Amino acid sequence: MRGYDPSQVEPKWMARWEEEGLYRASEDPSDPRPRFYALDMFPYPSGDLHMGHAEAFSGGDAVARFTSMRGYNVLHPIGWDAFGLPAENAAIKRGTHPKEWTYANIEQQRRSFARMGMSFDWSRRFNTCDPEYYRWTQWLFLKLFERGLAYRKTAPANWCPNDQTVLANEQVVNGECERCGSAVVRKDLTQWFFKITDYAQRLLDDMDELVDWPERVITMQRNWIGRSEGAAVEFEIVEAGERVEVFTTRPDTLWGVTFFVFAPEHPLVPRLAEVGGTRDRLKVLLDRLQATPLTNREQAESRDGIDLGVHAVNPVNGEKVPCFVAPYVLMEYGTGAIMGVPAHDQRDFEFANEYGLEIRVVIKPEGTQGEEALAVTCHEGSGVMVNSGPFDGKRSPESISAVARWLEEQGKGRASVSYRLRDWLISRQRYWGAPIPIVHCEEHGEVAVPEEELPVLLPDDVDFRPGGDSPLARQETFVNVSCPRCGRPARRDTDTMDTFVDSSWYYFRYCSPLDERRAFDPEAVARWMPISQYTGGVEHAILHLLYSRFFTKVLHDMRLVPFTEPFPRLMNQGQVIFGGASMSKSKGNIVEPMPLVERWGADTLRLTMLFAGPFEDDIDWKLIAPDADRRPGVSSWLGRVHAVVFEASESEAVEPDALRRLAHRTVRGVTDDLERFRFNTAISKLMVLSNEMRSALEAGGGAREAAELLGLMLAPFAPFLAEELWREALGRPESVHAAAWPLFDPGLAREETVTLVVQVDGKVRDRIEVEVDASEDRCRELAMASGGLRRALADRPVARVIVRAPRLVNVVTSQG
RNA sequence: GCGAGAGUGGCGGAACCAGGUAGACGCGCCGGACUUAGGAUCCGGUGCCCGAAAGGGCGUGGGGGUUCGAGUCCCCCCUCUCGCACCA
Repeated sequence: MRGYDPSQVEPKWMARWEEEGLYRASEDPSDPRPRFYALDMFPYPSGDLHMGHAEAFSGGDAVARFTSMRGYNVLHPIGWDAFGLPAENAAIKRGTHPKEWTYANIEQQRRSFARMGMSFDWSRRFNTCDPEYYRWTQWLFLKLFERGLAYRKTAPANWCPNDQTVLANEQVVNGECERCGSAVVRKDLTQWFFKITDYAQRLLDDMDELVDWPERVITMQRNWIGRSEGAAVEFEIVEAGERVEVFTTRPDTLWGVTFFVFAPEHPLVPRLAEVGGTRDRLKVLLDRLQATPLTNREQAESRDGIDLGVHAVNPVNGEKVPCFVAPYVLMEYGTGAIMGVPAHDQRDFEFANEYGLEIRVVIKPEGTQGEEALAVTCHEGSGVMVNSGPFDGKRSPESISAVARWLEEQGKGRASVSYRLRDWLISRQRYWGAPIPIVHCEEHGEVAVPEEELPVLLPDDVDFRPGGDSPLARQETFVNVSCPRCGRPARRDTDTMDTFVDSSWYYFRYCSPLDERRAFDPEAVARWMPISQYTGGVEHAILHLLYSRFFTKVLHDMRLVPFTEPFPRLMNQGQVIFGGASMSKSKGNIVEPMPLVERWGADTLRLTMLFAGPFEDDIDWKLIAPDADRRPGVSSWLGRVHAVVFEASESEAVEPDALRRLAHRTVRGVTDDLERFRFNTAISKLMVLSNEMRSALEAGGGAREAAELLGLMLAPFAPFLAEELWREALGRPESVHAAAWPLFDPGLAREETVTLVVQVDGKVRDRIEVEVDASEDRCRELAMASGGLRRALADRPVARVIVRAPRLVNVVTSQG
């Protein structure tokens, strides 16, 4: 590498920027600049920064720098999402403490970010595992508890009998524990939940406010919430005298009910088996399910079940149908019980075939007699209602709402809505997390820890290895407390919170990170939020983004924040993969970003990421960087930019008009590209400009104006070189990152001539340079006289001439 | 199965929004220059086919359509990626 040496230049500016406090957001009320909150999803400190961070933060930083240069007061904070299982697992493996491992990684990542030249406001930085932070996570828990949005219930969970711990669904791979490989079983545990289902409808409705989210993320959230409209219908269980409600999206098929099914966990099931004399059969089924992990069971497509020996009465026709228990009915959705309509539901159809149940057609497909096709399949589509009492002859599915209204009039049911979304299970029987601030008193039950006693500190000296219950339960001094209400001996809750709780509100904290009296200052939040631009990976499309939206709505209801959506604008960067697959240790295909920074410089790494393709597309490192030893193309370009700008700054020669015009057009184009995060095309435009500057200098001209514009426009992408050029080559005293983004001169940016394309029957036959304001007549004249056209036309007669001045003339010879 | 998105040179990609020069910019490759050497730097070439050249033909996954004109719009099909996956 000759000439420009990033290993000398980059550390120099890194130190200067820190001295000058260049990237502090201003809280000065007299600061007239509009505010802009640029947020990147904060990192998890599982080691040094990886390629995904390099990609995401290169884009986020470009946005922050561009916006700042355009005159905004930019808040661009950083922190760490630092609680969680990986820290514990790593600590167990290495024999260190999770805290030690976590803080060491944070420090490593902090240094790497600084080395990459990220324009963070470091003064606002915090970690979610700091007591000063999780104190307020606990406070938020208490607020939800007060509002009835945090509650405990017993629910089945995935349990690894070897590791003696609960596993998240993601940690169960093919029914086995991802760590030890033993078969996972179900275990009923009492867990804390957040009642996100209360907000299901608002989470859907407020999607209108997500003005700039990727469509696929919206769709994923909508599907995840899974709103279904239909009807709730009551069936009576004859032998037990119980009434049971079902939810159905197809009340129009009610007359086709031939059986009734309960989920195995349905609370009524044990009693019904008692009444029906089928306890033993039920026990066999439940025992088998107990040995099956939840995730596996959900994937199983068996139509297993048992006959309960009791009957349900169909309210629309008074018929008695047999009741079953079958695992294909889920307790978590609807009411945990369904009506079986085998003629018009695939699963019910399969179940009926398994148990020889009647299949009764009530929707006749158009143009058929109905019955014959049903030997092999069911009919879920449209048709005419038959055997359906008052609705015979009506069309389905158009009559669904009419049936729902009729049910309501008859007192047999009502229109109803059901959601797929379930409440958020937030308790973890693990050590490295924020303790749940609750005390269990024999007399008073669940008692909130008084706010002034927060934080409930996570004790350091705990045997944190997993083993049955929560590790905190083994720490007597932690567990044994007195009840805040009555003072008698009580036990602290020993679960910790899911890390997604920590990350659901961190962006509020950045607005007033040092506040010791509150989670955040509502006035500061009102000033800075909602977030102007949020950047992060699509892997958070559901969990983090949905939870954060939920938290924001709760805070809104508490009148602490004036808005209901935290991130109206969201940008998803693509993943960095290798050879078509994600980078992972087990595949041994991890490429680390920091060694590349050491070798070629931070600017080169950033440009490599941003120039590789559209920001939202995946980058396959194997394809864009085939030879690790070779100098990357963008690095060579930076070297040429360095040389050409220094030469231009020293040249007294007159700058050619053509170059000046190109420079102004480039300002227009790059500005436009940056507004839409089209970093790759913006960079290509800068390359064209630098190439033309070189040509101008070779031809004996100057390039001073172009050099200044190039230096400014380079700042968001290659902040180090841009600074070197601005201060050292162009002799500016202030940082380029405090300079104003250039404006283009519209007169100069306008093209003077364009290429007029001459076509015959749509095929290009000639090209002519014409003035940009050439008239239709002039274009036609020039085109008709052109050599290429006459050659191609020969003697053929002209049928028509299409003129689109000043770009195109198409001569048509054949009759269309 | 349902939902979403994407198929353009040897490769990453551009031509967006608004139908009008397909392949910008870069990588790689080929040739040359400077060099003891280069993984350094600089210059030229590079979609495919025919042709010495001029020039011509073909070309955006496949097929059809609309149009003077289609990578772009419409219909059908194929392939790939991602998400959800017994949601009643």
